[in-house]
Formats: sequence, structure tokens, C-alpha cells
Amino acid sequence: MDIKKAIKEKLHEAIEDIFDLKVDVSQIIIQKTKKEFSGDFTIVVFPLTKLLKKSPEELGELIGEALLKSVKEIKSYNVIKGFLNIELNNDFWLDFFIEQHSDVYYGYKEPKPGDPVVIEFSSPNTNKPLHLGHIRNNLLGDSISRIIDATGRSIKKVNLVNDRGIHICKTMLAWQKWGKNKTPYSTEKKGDKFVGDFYILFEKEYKKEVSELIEKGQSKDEATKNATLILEAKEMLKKWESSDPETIRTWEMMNDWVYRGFEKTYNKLGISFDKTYYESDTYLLGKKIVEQGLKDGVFYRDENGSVWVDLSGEKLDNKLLLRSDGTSVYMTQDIGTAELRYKDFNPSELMYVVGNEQNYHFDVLKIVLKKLNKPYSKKINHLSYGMVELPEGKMKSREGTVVDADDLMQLMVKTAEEITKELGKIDEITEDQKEDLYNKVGIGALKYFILKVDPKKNMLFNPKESIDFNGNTAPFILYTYARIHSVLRKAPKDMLLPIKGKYDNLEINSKEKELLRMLFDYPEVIEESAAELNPAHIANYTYELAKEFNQFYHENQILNAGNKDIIDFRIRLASFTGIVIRSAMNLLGINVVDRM
RNA sequence: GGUUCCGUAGCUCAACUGGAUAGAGCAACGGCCUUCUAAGCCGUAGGUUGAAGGUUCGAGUCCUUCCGGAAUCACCA
Repeated sequence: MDIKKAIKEKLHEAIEDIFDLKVDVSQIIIQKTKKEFSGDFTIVVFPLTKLLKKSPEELGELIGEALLKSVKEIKSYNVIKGFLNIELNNDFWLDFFIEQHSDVYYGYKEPKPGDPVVIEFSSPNTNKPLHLGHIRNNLLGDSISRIIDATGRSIKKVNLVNDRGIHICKTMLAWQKWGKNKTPYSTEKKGDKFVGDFYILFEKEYKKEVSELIEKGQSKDEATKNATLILEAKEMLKKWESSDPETIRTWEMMNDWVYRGFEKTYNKLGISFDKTYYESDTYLLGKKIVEQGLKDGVFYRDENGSVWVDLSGEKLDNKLLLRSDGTSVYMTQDIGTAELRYKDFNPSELMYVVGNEQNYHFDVLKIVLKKLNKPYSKKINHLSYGMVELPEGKMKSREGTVVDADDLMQLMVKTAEEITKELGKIDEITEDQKEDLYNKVGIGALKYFILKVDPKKNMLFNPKESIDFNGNTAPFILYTYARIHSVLRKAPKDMLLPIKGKYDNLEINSKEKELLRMLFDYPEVIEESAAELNPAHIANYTYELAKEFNQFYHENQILNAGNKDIIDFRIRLASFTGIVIRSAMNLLGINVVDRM
């Protein structure tokens, strides 16, 4: 089945025969032939010309002739400049088709035994609702998990909730001061939104107080430190760290509100985790490890009592690990959670889906763990992704320029509903099924919009322009899938059963072969996406596949094609395409629909 | 200022990791529904890949310099 490998081997032999010379096969590139040329695969012969001292054309001819004789699947070849285009015969494509066309796991590898990849994503703060930036994080984490899983490695999805710290105390304080007796239930507000509003309120009041102090003659630095609000928040953090019952009670209650809100958002997005960690449970472990490192002389203590790591040997600055008051910082916590995760899962890899603004943080984390001689220091892998920007620039929670996750999802579903109703094609299904359809189309459109972009690049979202439902979008792909199923519903039943025998004298036409060629590529696309941690390859591939099918569909009759073999073949080809579309969409976390 | 990343059609994104004439969608314009779903298909127009050098058979991709943008360099997370 691996025709590329076979061609490479034969090519190797041919060169040995003709030139009496061994050539490193790895430098031979076999790629897909571009559409404007005839052929299926192309061998670039330029790299060989120097070695073999022949012109590209001459060499192409020689190799082409040799391969034509030695590889039975090759039907013909042609040489254009230094490119040797190889066309495979009808039987090769038919055999491939017959073998694979009904396998719903086509492209997926058998699960391999081995230690899991632990992949952390989402990682919300409990003081504000999720926004579009979090959506990108969640979708990337979820999709990458699915893709890695498809390559046969086991995965564990973990969430790390940032549920402690000064920012949490700010919201608690604001609620105690100005929100007495109000709850998400009494106000019928989603819990995370309810709590987030108090964070914003705190920042507003704090800002006001600071500017009042500045008017009274304090410097800006003094004012930000001396404002009673921030002092009270710090006081509350101390109380929290000393487990003051009243503070803990409020903290637990407000966090619970937030979690109920998050759960709704996760459900709507279709995101789940194998395990959720809470920083309130893990930050002390990090502290312990740092203190041990201090004893072992890996870190040093500053005069004021703070603990640091010296990274000058790595051409970096010194990095703080414990504050002078003994409390822990972000890095301390990540040291603890890495240790905990290692003990929990014995992972082959510790992956972190975190924005590229934290590249430096993860560089340092790796080095610190290495200095501590942790066996997992080499297993840390930061999947760094770019920011979602608005036309005005970066989203800022405090400035209210964020695109709220729930609002955006709701808008997408509503748009899906409006378009569906306008087209009026789905009258015969129940209300529940319609709701389900709007959800799948709307949320699918959003997911695709995010995932089709290369993760490492920043991307732009313009709230004034709605996300498209035409062109390179999920609705386009889902529509293609629905069309396929519309045909399959009308197909003769025996043509949906397992295939018996082969076709007699079935010649595949050019559109059919284009489709087969694309379907043939699918396993490689999964491999590539997994290797590069890039779901965008899956997205763009699926779009090309759907486009190819639509062209095929437009130019060829399926159910009314004259010959029975052709009808059977085309129905199965449509079904095969449908299987791959559903499979690929699943890797993006997008659900398909049978009609729309 | 140091470090890292990014500049591709009016806009949003591709380009199989150095390969053929840089491709799609949106927006604009024109054509195709008495035939399996027109959320579709076909066509027109749109480019000195930020700029200049260099490396080689061959550069959007690699190297150097410059221009423009972003991130980061916290006793924030």
C-alpha cells in the first residue's frame, strides 16, 4: 500500500544498476504532482544531477524508463524540466479504493501501548469569564489531543485552574463590599459573569481611589501601593493563606459559582478533561521543591529573603522563585504541577497549550527543572500559539474590549438558525433536531474559523464582520457532507453493503481520480498535523476535499450514471468521502450533520 | 535597549518545510437551478511575497542589513 516507499526503493535500485552508485534515499523527494501537470506523483531529479553528471531531462528519462519497468503500478511517466511525473494505473487506484473505502477508522493508527501524553490546556482564572482568546486555547488543546490520539498515542487532557491569588481576593473583596446578599441565582446571571463583574468593579473603584490619592499629592507609585482597597485585598490574601474560615467560605462559594458558569461554556464548546488540577492544591508542593533546591545549592537566597535561580549560564537573567515574604509565584506553582503530573501519569510528554506571551516562562521552566535534575525536564513541550487580536489590537479584560465566549457562541448559533430558516430546506425534522443542527453548524463555524489558522500565528477577529458561512468554512464542509448523505439515503440498499468482488472494466475518470488521490493523502495529513501540532493542516485539507467532491458532484451523475458498476462505485466513493470528512471534522472537534 | 516571533491580492488566510506559472475564500463583476441539496458550480479582475543585497540548478521559505509591527525581559499571572 505504501507506494511512495516502493517507488523510492526501486529508484534506489535503478540508480545502482545504471550508474553503479549508491545514493542516499532520504534526499529524494517524492511529492504530489501539481494539478496543472499530468501524473500522480513527482520526483524532483535536480538533487541527483550533480552526483550523476547528467542533465535533468536526460536523468528524468532514464529513471522514468527504469521505474516504468520495475514498478508494476506505474502506467506512464513524463519529464518536464527536472520534474519526473509518474502516473499510476487504474488498478492501483481501484485496489486502494476497494481496500479502504468502508473503513470508518481510515487514517487512524492502532492504539500503541506506552505512556500517555499529558496535555494541559484551558487553564482559566476564576475571576473572569472565558473570552475569545480562551476559545482558541481550548480548541487547540482539544483538537491536538484528538489528533495525537489518532496517531495511536494515548493522551490525558488536564486543566489547571488558577483559583488563588491576589486577583481572586479582589473579586471577593468587591463582592463583600458592594454585592452583599446578591448571588448568581438571585440575579439570574451566569456564575462566572456574575463574579467577573465584581473584578471589573474592583478595578474601577481602585482606579478611582488611586486618582483621588494622586490629587491629594501622592505619587502614582505611592498611590497604587497605599490605596485602602489594595491593602485590604492583600490582607485578604494573607487570611486566605492562613486558612481563615470566613475567607475560605466566601472563596469556596464564589469559586463554585464560577465553576458552574464555566461548565456551561465547556459544554457548549464540547470540551472535557480527564483531570482538573487546582493551584490551591499544588502551589505548596512547588514551594517545597524550591526549598529543597535551595538546600542543594541549585538556587540562592537574596539578602531580603527572596529565592532566585541564576540563569546567566544560559544567557538569561535571574529569575525569582519565592518572594521575600515566602509566598510563591507563577514559576513556583508550575514546578509543583509538573512534579504532580509526572507522579500521576508517568507521561512520555508533558505538553502545555499556552500563549506565546509565555515563551520565556517555559524556557525558564525547562532550565530550572533540568537544574533540579528532574527526569521530566526533557519532556516539557510548550505548544505556543499566537494571540487573537481585534482591529484595535490586543483584547484587554480590564478595558472591556474582550469578545465574550458565550456571547460569540450564541451569536454563531443564532446566525446558523437564521440562514437555515431563510433557505428553508429542513422542514421535516423536529424542533429538537433543529436546535441540534443550529448548534452544530454555528459552533462548527466558530471552531473552524479558529482552527484553520496556523496556531503559531497571531490572528485577527473583527467583531463587526460576522464569521463567514460560505467558502473556506465549516458550514461549506458540513453542507458537502449533508449532500453526500442525501444521496446515500436514496441509494439502492445493496450498494451500501460490504463490497463483493471487483468491478469489471471500470475506468476511473479524472474527477474520480482527483478525489481518490486526495483521500489517499488523508493518513499523511494526520501524521503531519500531529508532528507539527497543527490542526490547520486538517482543516485546509478537509476544505480542499469538500471542494473536490463538489466539483465531482457537479460534473457527474451518481444515482443516474448509466452503468450499474459506475453507480455502485460512485455511491461508495461518495460514502468514502463522507467518512473522511466526518473523521477529519471529528479531529477538529466539529460535529457533522446529515442534512442542512 | 537585549532577546524572540511576524510582514504574502483591498480584507482573512494557504503554499506539502528549498521545487514547476505564489493559491483559496470574502468583498466586486458576469454566467449556471423542469435533473442526486444553489450554504453549490464555472468565469473575470486583483501580486515587484515590507526593501536591498547574498547563498545555488532553483528563494515567499535559508544568511546579512534596513523598514514596519507584536511579545517578552516584574517580589503580575
